[in-house]
Amino acid sequence: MDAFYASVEQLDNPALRGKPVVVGGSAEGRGVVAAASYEARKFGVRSAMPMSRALRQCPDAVRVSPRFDRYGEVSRQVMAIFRALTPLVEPLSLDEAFLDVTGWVRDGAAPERIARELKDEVKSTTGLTLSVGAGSNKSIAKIASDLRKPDGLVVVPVGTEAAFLAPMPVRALWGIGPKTEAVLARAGIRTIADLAKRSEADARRLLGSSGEFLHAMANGIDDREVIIEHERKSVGAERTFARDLADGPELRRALADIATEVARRLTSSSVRAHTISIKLRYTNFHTITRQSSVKTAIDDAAVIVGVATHLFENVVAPGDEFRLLGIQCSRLAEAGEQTALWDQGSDSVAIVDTSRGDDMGPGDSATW
DNA sequence: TCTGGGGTCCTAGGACCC
DNA sequence: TCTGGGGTCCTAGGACCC
Repeated sequence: MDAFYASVEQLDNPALRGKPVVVGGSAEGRGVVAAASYEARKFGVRSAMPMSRALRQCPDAVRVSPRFDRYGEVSRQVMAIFRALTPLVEPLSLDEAFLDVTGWVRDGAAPERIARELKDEVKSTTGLTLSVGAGSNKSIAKIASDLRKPDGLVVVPVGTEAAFLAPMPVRALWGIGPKTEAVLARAGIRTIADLAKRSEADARRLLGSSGEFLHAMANGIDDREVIIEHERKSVGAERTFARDLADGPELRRALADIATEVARRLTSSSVRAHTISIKLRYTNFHTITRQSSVKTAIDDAAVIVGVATHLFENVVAPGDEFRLLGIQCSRLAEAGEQTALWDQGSDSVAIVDTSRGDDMGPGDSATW
């Protein structure tokens, strides 16, 4: 979907149409841009840019706070249109999905026509535009879809994959970010062709375990399937404060609020977690995480608060101030699968903390 | 200029077991 | 005098994506 969040806001509020719209948190709240309409992008406004900077660059922009529930609604509409075409739909986010239309192509449908009909259907149903990339594998389709935004349609004919990729910067490959780009640049690798020409062994040496895969991708080879269902691995929530917070009632309240939110999300997904981790970002942006595993999977806010508080108190030092606090839950288990411990009459949760030796060594435990 | 929030995956080191 | 090897699980940090 093109500039998805911003486009939904313009759809729902005609007064915003034709205007630069920026969706994201407020500048005072240290927000960043989640999405910018194309009118705003003309001013250089981009996703992930601090809102303060976005509004400086584009003073006429209208800032809108995100409404994720609404984006989810529209997303479900769009995904339903996709699924009417093929059940083989892999959503990547609210506004992006892979569709395996091999069956249609095998039956003689031209990729252009499939894409055109899809775009027309989404446009007439939701009023929104999207960009389609079509190719013989996921990497090609993904890169092609980014090429002619907005309202784009790019088809990469079978057999032309490597030539299509060759002149692009390595950064265009999925999984190559700024750090990896720099590593490759130091080795003289700047374009995808540069990477494709090197040996697989070189790629592995420079890129570690993902080297083999990236090398293949650079050569246009990618045999990943379209996966309909992904099992969720973690559930979390975090909050950046409008101003840095030292330990105190406000911070403790935030901890409880975040735990409550995480518990709500766990419950609504019918999962419980064996591992609870907290994330702390200091004033200087240095970020640490501390985690602790519990024997019996939990989804109760009060218990999560207990674990998180314990972890927090183990690291906080006098004078520390934080700009962000987060809680993540992982090692998820389905809520239905309750094992032994509860059944055997235990009514408490044991916390085994191996993160520090100070006051609790392995084998020690605390209960709530 | 001052840096969100939701995630996934990988690496490295240490504990622990046989 | 010199201190295994393989495997698994856990924790912390970091790169990356949308």
